[in-house]
Amino acid sequence: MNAPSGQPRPARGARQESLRELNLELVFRHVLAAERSISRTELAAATGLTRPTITRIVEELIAGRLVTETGSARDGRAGRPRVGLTPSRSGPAGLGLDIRTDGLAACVVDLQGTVRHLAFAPIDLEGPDAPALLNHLARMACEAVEAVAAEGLTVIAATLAVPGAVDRGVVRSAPVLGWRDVDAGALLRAATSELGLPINVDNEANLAAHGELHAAGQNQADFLYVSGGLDIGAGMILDGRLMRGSRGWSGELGHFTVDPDGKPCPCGARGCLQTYASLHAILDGQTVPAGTTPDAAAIAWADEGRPATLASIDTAATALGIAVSGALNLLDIDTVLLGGSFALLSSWMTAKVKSEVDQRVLSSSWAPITIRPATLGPDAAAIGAALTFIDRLREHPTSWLAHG
Amino acid sequence: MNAPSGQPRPARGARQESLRELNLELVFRHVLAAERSISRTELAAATGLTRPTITRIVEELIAGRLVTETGSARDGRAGRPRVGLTPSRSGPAGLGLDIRTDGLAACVVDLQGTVRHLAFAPIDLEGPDAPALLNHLARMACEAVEAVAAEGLTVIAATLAVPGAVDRGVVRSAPVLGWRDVDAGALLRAATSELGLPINVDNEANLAAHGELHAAGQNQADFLYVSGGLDIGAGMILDGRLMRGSRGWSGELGHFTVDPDGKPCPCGARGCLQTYASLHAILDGQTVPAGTTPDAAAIAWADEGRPATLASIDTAATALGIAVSGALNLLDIDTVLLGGSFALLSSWMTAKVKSEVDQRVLSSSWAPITIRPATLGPDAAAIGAALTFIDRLREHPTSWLAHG
DNA sequence: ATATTTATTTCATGGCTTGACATAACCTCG
DNA sequence: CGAGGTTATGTCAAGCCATGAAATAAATAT
Repeated sequence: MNAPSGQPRPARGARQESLRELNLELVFRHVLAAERSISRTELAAATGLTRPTITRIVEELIAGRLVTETGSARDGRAGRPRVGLTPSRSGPAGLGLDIRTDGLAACVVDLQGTVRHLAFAPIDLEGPDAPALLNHLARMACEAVEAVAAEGLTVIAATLAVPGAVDRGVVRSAPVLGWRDVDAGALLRAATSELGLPINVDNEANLAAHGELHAAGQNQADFLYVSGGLDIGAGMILDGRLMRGSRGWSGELGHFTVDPDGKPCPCGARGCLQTYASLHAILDGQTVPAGTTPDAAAIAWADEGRPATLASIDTAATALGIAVSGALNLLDIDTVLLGGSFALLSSWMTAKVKSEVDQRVLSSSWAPITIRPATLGPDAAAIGAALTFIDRLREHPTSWLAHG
Repeated sequence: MNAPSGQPRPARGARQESLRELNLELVFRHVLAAERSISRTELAAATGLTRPTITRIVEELIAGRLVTETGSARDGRAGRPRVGLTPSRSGPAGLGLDIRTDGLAACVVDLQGTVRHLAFAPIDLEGPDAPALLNHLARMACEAVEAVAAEGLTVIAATLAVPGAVDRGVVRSAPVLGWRDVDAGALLRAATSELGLPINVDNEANLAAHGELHAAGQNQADFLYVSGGLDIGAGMILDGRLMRGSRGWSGELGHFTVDPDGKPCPCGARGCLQTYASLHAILDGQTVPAGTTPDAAAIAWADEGRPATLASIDTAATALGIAVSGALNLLDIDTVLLGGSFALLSSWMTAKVKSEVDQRVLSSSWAPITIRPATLGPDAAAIGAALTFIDRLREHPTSWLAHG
């Protein structure tokens, strides 16, 4: 029932209308943060505003399709029943796009955070070049927008998840895709020009962490999300907010030094986490059966107890524990979510990771650390990408109200 | 000339008077952030507020001794000259206290960030216990408050810097002092009860980083400060703000794993940075001449080219480079400040640290990284501690105005 | 059916910013 | 040296927005 804090205060002066905007944002944030539907009176108590003000603001929010009345809920107590308010299920929505190792994904979520559309297209990354890939994604985006329009949803923003370092829409480096300085934002914007959507591009691990943040609710405001796969990335949630870094290149956990004199890494350094815990390292050169994904193969071999696989998973877990310990020591975080391949292999990895962390993180001796698999599965990044529209709306609901 | 952004928006509803507070804070922040003195009209342009509003707010700020007129500055142009406004040199001030390896320090800074008082008392840490040490500091605090009162300064808050992990005033663990769960905040508050000051306690590296942030000005909003000494700590400045971590235990760089199978560390793990780059490790068991500090000895030996010392400094620099690389990969930071002993030894360390970082940080191949010694010297933490009062005032100037 | 309780809306009041206007202080040019 | 131009700051009526009191609505309890 705590008020969601956050957001930088506007640097411009506050006028009379700013007051109105400020309070509208405040009320909207409370509606979004509420676990269940919330009444006008409860809003008044939570925000400290008076009932008349709340009434006026709620009227505006309903007119703008941001909030819906759920009808009077008779809770058995005496007196006029409260009229419940919830984020609208038929107002603005967000589109998330993801380029995965095994295919392309598109998904749409509404203001309640519910996934209303989810499409997946298997694809071989070796084949198409960047423009072809993004054109395919653009078609999926159009289909998604049409599909949810039938349910009364208006997609207002799209975010693309990419496995690599992204700088203001430009993919600086994505080894898995073989991309280098690809302006994915501009390409995708051109391919979806008919939709006229604002398009953001961000790192896959960052967006997956963002997705997990929404899934975990208010209670989990600080955690490290680690995404396993061909590449290893991390997303940091601190005080309920995603840490992107000043240029958006944060979370390169894959190139943490695990052993200064270890195996050489394509990046030029030695002993990077990547060389011990990427999916390549875990499969250790063994050929994956045709028609099987690398993930599935690793699980199958681990399940049947193949010694080489179990050994390489153990090495990976140890290396991951060392790298994660560094991050926890630095950031004062007490929860780690294992995502991507690490989530699938978590039953073989978690214990080892935890033992390394317990040994190497200074605060672990007086404050316990939790290591657990992520909850959203392979669609985490696409969902997290779609959800970014909520944050944008949370900070500037008036921009939507003006347009809509 | 950019508006300083930041601060969380209050979670309570905005009333009419909130508008007044909001704008007062905004104007005050602009005066603080201005490089030189700024006029009312410039403030109006910068904030977007109208001149009348600025006039009213400035009147209030001057009455509250937060801002002073510097007299009309004739700049040669036609028209009535601007009346310059600067943060007051005789209003509220902040007190910083520091427990160092070589003694105790107390300092007072004013709203302009100028150090107005600085006292140091050499002391042997082996001798006194925690209460005795804090009583000594309390006496220094009283002297400092009296000394600056003569100059018209009113100390409104004190912050204590401690070499260890601090949790809401309680020192959880400070190996250098031999402290464990010492409620330094309460003890110091009791010892300085006559002053009636709010007292904060924070980590030494965090506060030193904070001091360097003020010294560097607006241009350097993201950096990692690494403090060398008997212990190694780090402070992170991201987007112009100190990252304290949710519980205040961030920055434990000293227990970054440099070599998983390396030397055992008192913390229980193996191969911590501490075991390679602490002052103990650099001196490598050689006895320091009586009457000389360990720092001075290390410098002297390095200066005379003693091979053992140069070798251990080289090892320390390599280890430091590895640990710092991890932090930079994780946080997307491009500047590292070497502080404490590392600053004194920087001419022997910087090159080696930089070569490790250039090799191990992924983004270094397309965005250069700067490694340089810190500017404030041994008083960095005390100054940074004293400066925290400005941040508090920046966020809630009205609390002071109400009291004063 | 009436009283009680709780939720929401209506209306006059007051605080704050605004925009227009007035005043002050300096430079420049005849 | 004084009039005119230019720039900076102060003053005043008007409009917008939240407030508090009173009114209305819609349930439950007696």
